[in-house]
Amino acid sequence: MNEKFLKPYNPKETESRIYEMWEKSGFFNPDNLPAERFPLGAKPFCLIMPPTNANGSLHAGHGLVMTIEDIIVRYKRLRGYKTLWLPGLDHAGFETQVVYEKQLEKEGRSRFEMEPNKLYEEILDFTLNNSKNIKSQIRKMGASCDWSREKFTLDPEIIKTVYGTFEQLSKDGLLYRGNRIVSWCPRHQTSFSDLEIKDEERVEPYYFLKYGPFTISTSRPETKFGDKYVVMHPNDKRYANYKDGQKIDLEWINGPITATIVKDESVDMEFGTGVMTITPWHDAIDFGIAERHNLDKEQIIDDRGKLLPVAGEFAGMHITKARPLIIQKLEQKGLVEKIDQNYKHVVHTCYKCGTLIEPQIKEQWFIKMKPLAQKALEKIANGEIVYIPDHYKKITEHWLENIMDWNISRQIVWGIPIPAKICDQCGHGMVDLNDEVKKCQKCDGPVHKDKDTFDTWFSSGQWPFASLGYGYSDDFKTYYPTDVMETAGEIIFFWVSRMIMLGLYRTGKIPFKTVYLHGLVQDAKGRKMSKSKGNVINPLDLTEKYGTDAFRIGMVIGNTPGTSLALSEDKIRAYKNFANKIWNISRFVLTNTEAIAYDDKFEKFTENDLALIKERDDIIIDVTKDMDNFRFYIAAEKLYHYVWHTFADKILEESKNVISLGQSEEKLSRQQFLLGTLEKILICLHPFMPFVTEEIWQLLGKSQLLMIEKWPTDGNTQNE
RNA sequence: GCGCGGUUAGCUCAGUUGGUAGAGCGUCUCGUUGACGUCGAGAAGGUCAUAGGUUCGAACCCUAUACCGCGCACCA
Repeated sequence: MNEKFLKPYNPKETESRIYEMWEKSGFFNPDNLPAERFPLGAKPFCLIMPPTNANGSLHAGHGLVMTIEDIIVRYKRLRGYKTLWLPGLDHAGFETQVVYEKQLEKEGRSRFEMEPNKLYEEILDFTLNNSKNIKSQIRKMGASCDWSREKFTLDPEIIKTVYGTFEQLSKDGLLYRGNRIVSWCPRHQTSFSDLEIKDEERVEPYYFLKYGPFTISTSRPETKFGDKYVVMHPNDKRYANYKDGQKIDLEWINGPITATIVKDESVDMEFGTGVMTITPWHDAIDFGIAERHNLDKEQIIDDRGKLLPVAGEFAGMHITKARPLIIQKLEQKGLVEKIDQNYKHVVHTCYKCGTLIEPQIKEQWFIKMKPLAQKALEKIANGEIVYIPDHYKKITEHWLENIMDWNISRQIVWGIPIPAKICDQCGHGMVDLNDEVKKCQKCDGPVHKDKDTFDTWFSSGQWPFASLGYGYSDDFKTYYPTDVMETAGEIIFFWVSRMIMLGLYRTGKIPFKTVYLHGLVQDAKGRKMSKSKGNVINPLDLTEKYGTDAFRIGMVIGNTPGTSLALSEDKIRAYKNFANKIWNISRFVLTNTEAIAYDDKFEKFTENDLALIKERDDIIIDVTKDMDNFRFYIAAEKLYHYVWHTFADKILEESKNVISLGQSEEKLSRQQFLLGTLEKILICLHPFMPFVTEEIWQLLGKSQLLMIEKWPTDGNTQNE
């Protein structure tokens, strides 16, 4: 027996050595899997790693991703699939730019004072530097992904694919450049899609203002300078005397104005006085009304949140400062009827910085989503995509049924540039992949390059087919549609649903057959981890202390898909003990079988041992079912239980007597059983605890890596 | 307002098609010098949120209710 077994299992000494051995073997790359084990025609299995944000280091959520995906992938490899796990890194557009901006701030710099190209270069440097770090951390988690196929979202061939989709959307009439109201963050100076907005409930004063003969109400008096349309429901009897289009002179904030009556059915007669004035430039509903009635739209607030000249004496003032002053003035003029101090309402904020979103009218690129959503809905309803857990299917369907057009323009430098020209004269936008458009196709005016970049989700939404080399690589033919997409339930709309739509649109096929969604990783008390709370758990601290295997199985056991997971150090510590238990079990089996050689064809088992074999194989069959159905939490627990409380506590204890006192036949039967069972245990546990199992496997003197062994139910089992 | 979850042992959570409630951690008792103290044997601890219903039988299916969480939403 190897003298290593005389000491407790030492993950630190083992893990990097084992990982290196795997990597050198080349078996992470399915093309290199040995033909005798993975014969020609072996079924492919593919899982694309969600491209990791390259803007920081691995957090607990990544730890869970790498664990679950590696479990899936190792299991499939053991089952004889030609298994590809394709790793990738994400430039993560806005997310990364925000991280980098914080760094700039610390250095007393600002992105707004920098040359765009210079900023881009700096962020690229930053990202590439970080990505080295990230990749080594992914390796530490034991991820058996094919590094030779690694992709980055800014790789030229990825960008080419993304551009191709952009062009095709334009040709198919699904892309338009619209002067539309968008959600604008005054701090980050970019627009967003509807998903980057966070609703927040606030209690604020609510003002009732006299507007000529009417009373209107608002929580945002600072937007009201330009309000010259007063809107009411056509059926509202209270205002039957007022006709559509009628003009009324009245005294307003900065003096007399002429207002126009507009009748529109979108007004809720029950709400307030049933009368409202509109600010089409800064409010989505108002924008809609103005569009329907062809009304003037005037900008009141600039991109930074400051009032424009229309605000008269308040021009140049930031809206937050201006609001109380405006109210003061209105009160002096006797235009304030009353103020409700406890008005509870919902405001839109930037999901990243919490700044109040200021709707603005902007020229942006939009994708018409309804047709894309319709196709996705059909496939989902057919059951062609399986959701785990199931209820995400309903959530997705609900979202797809109510989908809005997608604004894919971002006013940030860190991203894929939008390949388009914009007319200086008429604002017309033209897709231009090869820099061929020199003048406006509408008015012959001069053109300039669109300065915006794509929403990062527009490119990552194409990841499954883009990363597999759609249009130019055999990988696409072999592995697409991919088998499983494993990611966070949080990004079901952002990413998963868009991948389905864009995948279907571009390739005609769904991008994956199964979506497995995990929940949030929280701290031991079930609170969200955040730097400000100081409760962030670094997965690498835990793997360092307890070993990666302990971390992995501890992350999985008791964690059902879709529900959040409370990560506690105690739990991980407990599974460190388990790793050591396996180690000691192996030592026991080896010391008690030194005189014999394992015979996988052995048949002369005692009746007692046959019963043990039945028990063991039943559990393995059970575990196999659980693995096939993505119930890793339960498979791991069953194995844990069998290994510790059946195999170790009962069988090994009993074997002490059998081996020291038993007849030679009885003894041999037991020894063969122990060796056979140890092997099967190691194989079954390997997806969960790859390092310790591989290390023991090697110490058993096996010629082949455990990583590419055969799963016990696929043959090669004792007494089959 | 609409939608989706959750409510099971002190804590964190399992419970696959309905068949006398489970795990880990924690607590308590006892044991153990050769596989392992990173141990073993055992114990305490739950009217499975509430109320109805279906059923021979419900933590599980149905209907309400309460509370908690999350998502979506253009009430000025």
